[in-house]
Amino acid sequence: MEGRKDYGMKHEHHDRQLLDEYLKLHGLEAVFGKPLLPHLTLRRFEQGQLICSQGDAADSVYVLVKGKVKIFTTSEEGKSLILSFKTPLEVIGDLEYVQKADFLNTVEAVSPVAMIGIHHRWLALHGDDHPPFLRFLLDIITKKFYAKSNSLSFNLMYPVEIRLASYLLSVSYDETDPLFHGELRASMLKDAANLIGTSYRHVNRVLKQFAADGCIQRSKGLISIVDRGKLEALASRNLYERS
Amino acid sequence: MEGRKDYGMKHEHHDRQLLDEYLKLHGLEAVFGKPLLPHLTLRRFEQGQLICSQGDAADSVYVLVKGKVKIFTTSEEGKSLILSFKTPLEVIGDLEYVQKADFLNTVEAVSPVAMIGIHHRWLALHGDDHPPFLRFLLDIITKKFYAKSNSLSFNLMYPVEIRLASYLLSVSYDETDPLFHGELRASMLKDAANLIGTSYRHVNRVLKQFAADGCIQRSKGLISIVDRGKLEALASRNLYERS
DNA sequence: GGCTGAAAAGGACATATGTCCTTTTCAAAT
DNA sequence: ATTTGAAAAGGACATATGTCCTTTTCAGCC
Repeated sequence: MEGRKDYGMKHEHHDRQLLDEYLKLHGLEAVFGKPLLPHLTLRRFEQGQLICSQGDAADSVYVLVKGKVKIFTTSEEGKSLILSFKTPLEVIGDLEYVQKADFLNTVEAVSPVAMIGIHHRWLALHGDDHPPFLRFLLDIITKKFYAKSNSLSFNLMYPVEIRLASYLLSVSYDETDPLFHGELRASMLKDAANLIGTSYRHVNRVLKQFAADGCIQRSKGLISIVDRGKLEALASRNLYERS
Repeated sequence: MEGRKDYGMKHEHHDRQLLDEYLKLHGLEAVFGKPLLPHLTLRRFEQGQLICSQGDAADSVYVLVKGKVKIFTTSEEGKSLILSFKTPLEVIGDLEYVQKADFLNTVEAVSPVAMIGIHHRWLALHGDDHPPFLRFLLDIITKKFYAKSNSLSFNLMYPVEIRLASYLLSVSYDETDPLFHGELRASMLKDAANLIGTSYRHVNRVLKQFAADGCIQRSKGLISIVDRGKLEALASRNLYERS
């Protein structure tokens, strides 16, 4: 995997300690089981680094334990579509492990990120007959499926206006995002457009309408929600919540 | 579960035999394991019957072993969206079992259908610690996820014209469909529209254009593909294949 | 053959969205 | 304060798609 930072010897001990803390924090020791624990490694990524790229051969499963990542796919024509943002606890490369397939999507760190990596080799040896690990995967993957299923239906059945309203509501509640404090930076609008599968131009158009309706207010590249109720009336279902 | 047919005693023996045949055919004995086998039941549904309905409490997992089912979802406003057609081997209610959740979608038999049903009670008792069963679920669910993921990206990134071309190609190869012989009955166009998430009107519009381009030909309510190559050029990726 | 009701196809118009390009804003440098 | 380049917003137009309603087709019946 490109982009892995090469820490010196003196850091390895510290990383091992940190890793153990993350394991404890998320109750993962039982999930992996004794035989797997020695094969877990802590990996860090800086903002902007790629954790994996669409089409790459997958050889490890990653558990996101700190930070925030963006998952997106790129079509053959080069159009990219953001599928979701993820925060701990989340797993990357789980589907690819089960299916022995290349990475389906690209994952990029949008903040400093820490992940626990486990090589397929060890999972096959000590995980495939360890029900807690299998159940963990099942739980994670079914949740992903639900999110994707919602996303599909929602995107296919509702116009951009409603999807954008839903997006604004979700993101305005996202306390985990250090970049955000009740307002949305306009620089994120391109991501928003990609996330709901439309053009930046159209997002702007709809936002202008929201502003005219008194739902939001724009100034100095910031978007603040003025009338939450009106937005909620539009987006009765809140899709992007933790998807 | 509504719609289950009440077979008399004399049928039960025959059903048990059939069930065993299906198990063998799909190599499912090892998946379920000895303790589960006595709790499997064979259920049949006639064309048009519902196997389960969106929002119903799920108490069983079903394995589709014969026939074809249609999976769709209905929005609060009553708009319905077909998610996929499934043929054996497929599992219904797997996600719901893992998450202990109500049925997410409605499943309807579109041909005479046979399914193996297992009550959650027995799965929890004899399946959750049985790695072959867990791995079976993982395999099925990850495949579903891939299909849905493709579907989402495809629908969000491409216009109806391309999706419809892709659909026509898929369905014209579907040998398992007894209703189909190289031509598409127009009565299925409404389903097609729902499947690709657009209106019947628009499907007609695009089909007319396909006909003008010489890709297809329409007569007496039948659609036949004239120039497969042209359609394939449109739909470089064939989405609906076995999704 | 002509009638008739339901299914299928199409017309007309409105809305949603994409693309391309221009104008505006804004922060940083001068 | 002025300049300036990049980011943000908006204008204009074309295309995609939805909705509603009308026309056409067709199988079954008289």
